[in-house]
Amino acid sequence: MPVGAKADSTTSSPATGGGKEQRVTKQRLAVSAALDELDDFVSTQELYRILQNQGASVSLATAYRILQSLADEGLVDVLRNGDGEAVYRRCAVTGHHHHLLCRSCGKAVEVEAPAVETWAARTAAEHGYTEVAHTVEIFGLCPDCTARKAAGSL
Amino acid sequence: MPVGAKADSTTSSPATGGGKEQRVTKQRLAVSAALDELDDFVSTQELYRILQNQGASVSLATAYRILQSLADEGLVDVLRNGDGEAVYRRCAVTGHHHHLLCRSCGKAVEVEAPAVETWAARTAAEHGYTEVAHTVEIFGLCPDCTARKAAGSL
DNA sequence: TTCACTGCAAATGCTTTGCAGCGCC
DNA sequence: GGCGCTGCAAAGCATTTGCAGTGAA
Repeated sequence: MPVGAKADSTTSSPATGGGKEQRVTKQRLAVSAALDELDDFVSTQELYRILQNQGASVSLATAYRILQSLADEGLVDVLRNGDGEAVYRRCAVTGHHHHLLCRSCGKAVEVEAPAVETWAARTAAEHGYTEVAHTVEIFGLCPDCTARKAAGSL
Repeated sequence: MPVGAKADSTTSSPATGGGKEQRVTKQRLAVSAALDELDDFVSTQELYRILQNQGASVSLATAYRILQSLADEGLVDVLRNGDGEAVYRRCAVTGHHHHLLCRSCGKAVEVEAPAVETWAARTAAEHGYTEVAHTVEIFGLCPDCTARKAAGSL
């Protein structure tokens, strides 16, 4: 998971309009639309595959550029998954949720965690941190895989 | 593709014979010693440079292998910095805890989250998941960087 | 002696970038 | 018509892996 230059990332400035102007292209619309239909986090690679399946003509490089661009504008949230890949989610602070993932079959359950949200915000504030975001993932064996394992077939 | 295909640290108890055994090599000792002297998180690349400056003969590939090995054994903490690089730190083993990371300077604060632990365990149980583990990271701007940003120097 | 560990270098896979042409404003 | 955006392909980089020699037990 390269993301080489550390020097960067000072570019996060305009949360509200102004500044540079973004042209509305079909690629940009396709990416934006795809993000709208997804509630989950997606890596750039995953989003690229989704776009291809939809028949949208967006190259991988462009997908990277558009997602970075959206992130810089604050239109999407960027986080890192467990493998260090950058993952994106449409910025919608309401309806925020986390995931309970099966370590074996990958099945995911969406869970809400109001208590965790509150805790994260309060903890960050106590330490004087601002512009806070957080990641929470729970890994385990789902009921099926637990049974499979107990039966010895895993 | 499997989602959380992380090696399930089976905590190889060296007590009574059994599984694989780790040989004590000078490279392993050098890495371990270097980690002891550091309080901060270091990436593999950084640790490799440190070892080179100390004159220790540890190749980059070996540094990667040793750190992964230590992480699998639970002897070091692993997490991801803002750039997605894996960073390691000697595990103070005083118990399970999480981190509040500065997105700009990387400063880390250790935080405990009993409420989150409880929530994670209960949520997993409600859905029938077993062998549960979880990750929680909070990202934000630390007080210093918040001030720096406000002053315009960030 | 044995076999895990090491080092080297090639390989891998995600992400970025240079350049020329296209399309939105 | 200008200039940013896109695509393609090549470059870049952290990380991983194959293989044979080395050293710990």
